[in-house]
Amino acid sequence: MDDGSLSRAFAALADPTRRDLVSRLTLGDATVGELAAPYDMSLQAVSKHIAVLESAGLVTRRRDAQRRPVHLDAEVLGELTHWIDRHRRAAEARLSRLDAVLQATDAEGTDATD
Amino acid sequence: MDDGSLSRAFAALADPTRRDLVSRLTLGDATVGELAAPYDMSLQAVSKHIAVLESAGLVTRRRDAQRRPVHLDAEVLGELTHWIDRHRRAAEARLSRLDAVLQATDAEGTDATD
DNA sequence: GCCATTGTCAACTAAGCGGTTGAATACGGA
DNA sequence: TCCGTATTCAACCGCTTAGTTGACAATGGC
Repeated sequence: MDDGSLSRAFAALADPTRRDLVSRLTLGDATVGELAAPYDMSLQAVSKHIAVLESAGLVTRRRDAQRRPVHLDAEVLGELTHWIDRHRRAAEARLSRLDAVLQATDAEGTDATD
Repeated sequence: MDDGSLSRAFAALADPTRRDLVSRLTLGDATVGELAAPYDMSLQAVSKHIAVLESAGLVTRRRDAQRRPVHLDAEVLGELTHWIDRHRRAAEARLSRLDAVLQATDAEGTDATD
């Protein structure tokens, strides 16, 4: 996964409407019309949102007559989790090492007060 | 965690420079100057990037004389992982239920063809 | 073949973002 | 107290983005 793809995926999820689309797509595939219905927004706008999700690799579309059912593809979500979790763990690991050092320093201080 | 905060966090990580800042901050706190050094970009631009990370709750700053050391705060990263993983698992769970249904249908078909 | 349905394309607008430069601010050191 | 260092504030520029409306394309039912 290259840098640009990571950027597109994060950017795609930065929009509340697109996050809601993703949420609803976990319940099953849906057409553009179905997806657009709940929002106070033109069909074209929702179509664009779906295009953004698609170019981020988060959804795919097949063709079914006039309909273009949208399908959530979970793989990129996994890659995002991986990136974030790697950094979270690194940060927390460093923090606990720092705690250990501070405790050691305290112990020394108790032994030989400078 | 409200919707806007989630949006800000995702948007913050959508920029490669800011992701790199986060990466480097897992190694330890750093000043704005130190953080800015590697990039072919003005100090002010980096200062703005840090402000974005801060308003997303990803970093905090303390004051140390003229310096403003930046500290990575892992908590929001955890909240992001939580959101993403919840949806990824939902999508995959639905997929495996679907597989089960399809296999059941296949079995029926093998038993009594149409 | 025609038409209704479904969705995309194109052009436009308003707002936001990432970057710049120049000036101002907040400190500690001599 | 003045100076240098570290950082932010302010104004600006070009590009992207989220939304709009109107026209066009694809497809199946009658």
